[in-house]
Amino acid sequence: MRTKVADCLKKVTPGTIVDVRGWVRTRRESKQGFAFIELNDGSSFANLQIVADKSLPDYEELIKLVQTGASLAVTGELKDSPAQGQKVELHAQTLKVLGQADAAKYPLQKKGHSFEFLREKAHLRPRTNTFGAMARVRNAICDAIHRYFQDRGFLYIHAPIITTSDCEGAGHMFQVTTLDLAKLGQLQGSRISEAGKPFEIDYTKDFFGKKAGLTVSGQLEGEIFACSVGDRYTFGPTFRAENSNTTRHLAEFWMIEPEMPFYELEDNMALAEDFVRSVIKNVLARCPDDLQFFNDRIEPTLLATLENISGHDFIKLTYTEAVEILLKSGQSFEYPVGWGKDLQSEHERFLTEKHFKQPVILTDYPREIKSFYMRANDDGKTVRAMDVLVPGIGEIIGGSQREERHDVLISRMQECGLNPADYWWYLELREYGTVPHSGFGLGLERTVQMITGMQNIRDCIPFPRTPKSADF
RNA sequence: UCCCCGAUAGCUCAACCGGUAGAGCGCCGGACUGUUAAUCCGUAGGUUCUUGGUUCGAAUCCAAGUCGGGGAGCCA
Repeated sequence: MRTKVADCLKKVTPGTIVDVRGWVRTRRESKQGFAFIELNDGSSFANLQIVADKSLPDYEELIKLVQTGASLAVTGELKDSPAQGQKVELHAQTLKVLGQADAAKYPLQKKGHSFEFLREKAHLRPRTNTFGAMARVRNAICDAIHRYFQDRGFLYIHAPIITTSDCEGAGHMFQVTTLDLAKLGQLQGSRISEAGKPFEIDYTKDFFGKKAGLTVSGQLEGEIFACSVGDRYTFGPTFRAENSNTTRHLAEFWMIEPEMPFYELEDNMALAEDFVRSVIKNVLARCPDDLQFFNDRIEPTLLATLENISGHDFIKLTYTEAVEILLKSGQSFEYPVGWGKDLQSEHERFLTEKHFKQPVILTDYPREIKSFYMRANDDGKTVRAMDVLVPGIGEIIGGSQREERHDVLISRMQECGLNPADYWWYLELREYGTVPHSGFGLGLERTVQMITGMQNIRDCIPFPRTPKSADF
C-alpha cells in the first residue's frame, strides 16, 4: 500500500514501515557506502529524504541508477532525522528503480532553469518546484472558487463552448468548421482572380448550418439561467483569437462568470470583493508551503500583498473620481487622462499600485467606452460597469449591472451599431418577466498570477496557448 | 498588430575596433562529507538560429525570415 510523501511528512508516526513512490530530485552520495535521496511525488512541496546504504543488495550498482528524474519505489522505516533540515527520513530496506533517467540527457538540472526554457519542456516542468507548486495552488484556487459559490447556493451551469452567436464582439473568435479549407482555398483563389470580388462561403453547408466559433464569454447565456433558476456561475474555458503578446493574455483561458438576479451594481461589487478575499484566505490556509516558496523565490512581497488584499476593504470609487485623482496626481503619463477616454494600463496601475496600494473597484464608466448590455445611469452619460483592479496584475474582474429595460437595450444596441434581430432571445429575456440583474467575469489564470506572484501568465496554466504556440 | 531587445556548449551567459570560441553551473571521473541547490580537483562537450550579402577574413557588419522576451493596444 503506497503512502504519499505528504502523509509521510505530516501524518505517519515515526517507526512505521512505509512504501513510497516518486521521482528523484537530487542524490547526495558518499563513497563510504551511503547516500541521501530527495524524493518528490507531487503530493507536497517538500521532498522526503531517503537514506540508502550498502545494506541494500547490489548497492553500488543500484545507487548509480538513482539519478535526477528517475522514478523509484522505496520501502523502509520512517525515522526521526538526526540532522537539520527535515523532521523525518526514510531508511530504505528495499529500493527499486522503476524508470531510469539518463543524467547526461535529462533536461532538468538540480539547479534552476529559466521559465522560457521550461515552457519548451511542458511535459517535464511540473516536476520542478515552481510548477509543482503552481499545479497545487491552481487546484486549490479552483476548489475554493467552487466552494465559495456552492456554499452560497449558486448553481454551476455550463455555458456552450461552441457558439453561433457572435455576441458582445469581445475579441475575435476562433472559427469552428468542418468545411474543407483546402478546397475552399482553391475555389477562393480562382473566384477572386476571375470575378474580382470577395468569395462568399456558404455556411448552410457547414456542420451547424451557420458560421460557428469557440465562445469568448458565457455571459449572455448565463443571463438566461440567472433569470430562471437564480444565482448561478460558469467555470470553463474561453477562447480569444486576439494577437495578444503580453504577460497577461492567453488565447485559451478559464473564466468564472457568476450572474445573479435581483442584484444591483452595489450587490455585485460586494460579492466580487468578498469572493476574491475569500478565495485568497482559503488558499493561504491550504497551501502554506507552496506560497512560502513563491514568496521566497518568485515575489518577495507576495505574502504581505495577499494578507493586505484579504484583510482590507477594497477601495471603491467612480470612474469620474478616478479621473480627478489622476489629473491632480501631478504624475506624467504617456497617454493623456481625460473624462471620456478609457483608462490605460498605466493609469490603472497608478491607482492600485501607487495611489491606494490596494485593490480598487472602479464603477460608472462613460457609456461610449463600454458594452451595450451595461445598464445606463440616469445621468445619460455613464453605465453601471465595474472593474476590479489589483496591484501587479491590473484588471482581474470586469462586470456590470445588466440593462433590463427592453426599450433602453434596443436603443443602446442601435447606438453601438448592432442589429437587435441578432439578439432576439437576449431581448426576449427583457420582454418576459425582466428583472434587475448583475454579474462579472474573473480570469482564473490572472487569479493564479495574483496568488502565486508569477510574472508571466503562460506559467500559470499547464499548457499555455498563445499566438504561434500550441505545442503539447 | 505596433515599438524595443535577444538567439553562441545540456542550462545561464561572455567574447573590446571584424582576425577562426570562453566562464559558471550541469554531466562524467576522482577526493571528501549525516549530506541539505553540499564542497574541492580534473576530463569531455560548439555547423555561434536560417538564408543571402559585404570582406582577404564574419559569432561580430548589412538585409530578409523564423523563433523567444519585454512594453503597448485589446481584455479576463
